[in-house]
Amino acid sequence: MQKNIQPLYTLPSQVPIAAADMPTIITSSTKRSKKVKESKRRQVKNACINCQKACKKCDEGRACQRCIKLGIESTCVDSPRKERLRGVKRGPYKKRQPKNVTNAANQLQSNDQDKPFYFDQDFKWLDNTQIVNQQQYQQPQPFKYEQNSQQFNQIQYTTYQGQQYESQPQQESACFSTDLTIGNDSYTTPYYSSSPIDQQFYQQSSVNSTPSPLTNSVADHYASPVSSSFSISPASSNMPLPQDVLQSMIAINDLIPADMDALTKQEDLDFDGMMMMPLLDTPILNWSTTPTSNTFNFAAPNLAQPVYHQYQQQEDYIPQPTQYIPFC
DNA sequence: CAGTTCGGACGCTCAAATTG
DNA sequence: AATTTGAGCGTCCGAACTGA
Repeated sequence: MQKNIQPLYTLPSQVPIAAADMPTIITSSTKRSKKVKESKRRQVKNACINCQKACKKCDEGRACQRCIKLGIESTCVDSPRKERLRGVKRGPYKKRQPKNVTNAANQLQSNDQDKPFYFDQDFKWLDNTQIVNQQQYQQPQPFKYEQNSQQFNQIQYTTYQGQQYESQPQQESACFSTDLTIGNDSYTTPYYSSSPIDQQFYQQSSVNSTPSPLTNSVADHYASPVSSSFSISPASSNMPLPQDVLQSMIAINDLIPADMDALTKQEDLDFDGMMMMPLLDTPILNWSTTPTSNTFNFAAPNLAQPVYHQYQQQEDYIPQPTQYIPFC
């Protein structure tokens, strides 16, 4: 039996999306070149709200000279600053050059940096993970990561609660599908992948997991009005887990019943403050497995209440604002 | 012509990654 | 532990626009 799982979808426009946070592949050629400059621009550590809004030069004074000049001293106060996110995984840094490296070698490395990098080139299985899995399960078939950009370049639509949603192919992103076989069923799961840039986005709240597929912690979870998902990362990630094991994992992650009323009052939801969790008895639609994570996707109406407190017992879990992204 | 808007170049910070 | 890297997030330059 062949099941083709549709990709998940973007949020409607009225749902706040941190668009600026959307991942993009950055190669060395697209990075801003660091020029040696004669005169460094000096900037204040914190512009006042007026100068910030106007994108104009501010100074340390409160009121600053610009506000004084404009007669708006009374509103000249420091602009608020975001706190930097912690726990954000980053891609591998370039290796430092030994001092005696040749120009030719420099040139070669420079060329390599312009290529996007993919899992199969940049990630290795963890040895301890393989051992645990070999002890407990049959050795899995190797995954086939098939590049399939064509599929994702087509905009797809679905309708949910009378509203049309549009899929959002990720620009420049490499796309793969994972073929999984569980029992007599085989699954083709469309799956966005994934430069290390994408990974840091998807795994920004990763935790230190233990080398057992049954005791992995929830690394992160994402939700939209049409889907919810969460990831288990990364120790159990080198094989697809049987459905009953997945369900067990869900059960032991102390899920709470979804607040179905909330679903009907979406305009009242505080998305930024929400975590959304799957129902315990909701079947898994699909899952995808990569060298760094397992992701489980659930049917849409699994909106729930904030569950940060559910995870306080896990010391390493750092709650992060939920990101709303197309997730496969 | 002074003030406003805003795209994007540039700068700073600091956690992650790397080194020794 | 110390050092390096580089991405997130901030400032503000300068060109275009607006309106008196």
